[in-house]
Amino acid sequence: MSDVTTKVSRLDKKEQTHRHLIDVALKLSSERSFASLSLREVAAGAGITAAGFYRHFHDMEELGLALVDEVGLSLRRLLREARKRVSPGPDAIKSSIESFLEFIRENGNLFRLLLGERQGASAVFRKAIHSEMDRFIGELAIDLERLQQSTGKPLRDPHLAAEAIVAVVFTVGAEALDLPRHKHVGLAHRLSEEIKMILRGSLQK
Amino acid sequence: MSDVTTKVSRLDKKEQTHRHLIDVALKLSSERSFASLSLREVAAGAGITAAGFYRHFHDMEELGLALVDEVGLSLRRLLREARKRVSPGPDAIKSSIESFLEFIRENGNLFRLLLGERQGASAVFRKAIHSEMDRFIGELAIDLERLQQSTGKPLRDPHLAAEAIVAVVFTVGAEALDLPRHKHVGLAHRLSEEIKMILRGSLQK
DNA sequence: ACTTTCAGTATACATATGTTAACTGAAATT
DNA sequence: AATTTCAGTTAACATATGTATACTGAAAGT
Repeated sequence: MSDVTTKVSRLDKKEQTHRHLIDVALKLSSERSFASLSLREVAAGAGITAAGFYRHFHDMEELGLALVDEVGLSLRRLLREARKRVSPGPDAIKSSIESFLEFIRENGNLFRLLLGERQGASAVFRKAIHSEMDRFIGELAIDLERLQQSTGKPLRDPHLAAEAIVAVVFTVGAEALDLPRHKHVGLAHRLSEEIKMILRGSLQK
Repeated sequence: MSDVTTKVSRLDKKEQTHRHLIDVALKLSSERSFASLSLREVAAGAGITAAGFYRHFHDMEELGLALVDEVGLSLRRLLREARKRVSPGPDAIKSSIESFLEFIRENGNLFRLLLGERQGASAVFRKAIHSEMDRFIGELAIDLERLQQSTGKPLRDPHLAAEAIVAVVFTVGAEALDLPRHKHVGLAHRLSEEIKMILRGSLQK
């Protein structure tokens, strides 16, 4: 196993370049809009010729949808991570924000794609991303509902609150992408205040 | 003045095609991302040749910045309109939302550009749009402060509330772009609830 | 051992792109 | 009336693009 020339089956090899294509497209689309990427440059980036591209995707749009899937996966991963380290208590918000910012730092490219293509080129993209976000909002709403039960303070409309929170969180996330890490502390504070504001306002009086 | 062949000076003519270029770019960039537009097709759309384009803009990026200016102008126009028809009272929110949705309907292309390019291609764009939005948030914060004075209910942090409100409003606005007009009523309701939630939560207890 | 499969190449194509240089003709200036 | 200015054209260029066709060679199947 510790051989230098590890053997690869043909399928492994294909899967490998497949990933390579996705990764290259991801990297490039974080610098320019996905719509402006050319099939040839993505192929070249992955070390194959243009014609070879067709062995993997029929289209640039098909590649794009693969990227959107990737986005969905990572959003679910984000939720899972956030839930795992939530210490039930008043720090839940703070810890969730920390998870989110860390996610942004590690998956910056994916997040950029999500934001950029949420409304962009094709309606297909928009719809796909939209449904990923709806799922995300729905999951968050469930969490809020659980939170409300454990604290005994019921919310008027968890789903509405979740929508507002996601809007705020993603807006701040977009800003974080353009800022050096040391400024994320300030963002986190601001975000925390805004979320608390929303939750306060959604408490049943 | 009611002549059919109204005379146009050379400068008038130039200004005319200048606008034409901007309008065409606006229209095209609402269907695809601005970064994917080509100089030639914009020129063709405006009825001139590619070489003629250079009499107006040195670059596609320069055209892009003109579009961003346009966005800024229309945001200020939106605020002015909204303020004009705000009936001081509890309907302030509802009437503002109406203004906003109407703005979206009439300036859909500009709004699409704003959203799409907020994070997209060049950092230049992002920065320009960002500063336009900051101005907008600042103005809204002032309005909220006025509102708080007239109602006697002070807000903790008007600027923070303004940020959250804009995040929510623009998110819903993005959805409105993809929905037929008759569904805007539902969006307006949802938006109204979310804004009230934020304002409630930002009241000093 | 042979044959088949197929990821990737080589090559060629028509078309679109940004940019340049030399021009045209009508409006503006003198 | 003669001259200048300049928005827009024509033409040409080097380069990038998507796509099709025939190919190569090594892995997989027989």
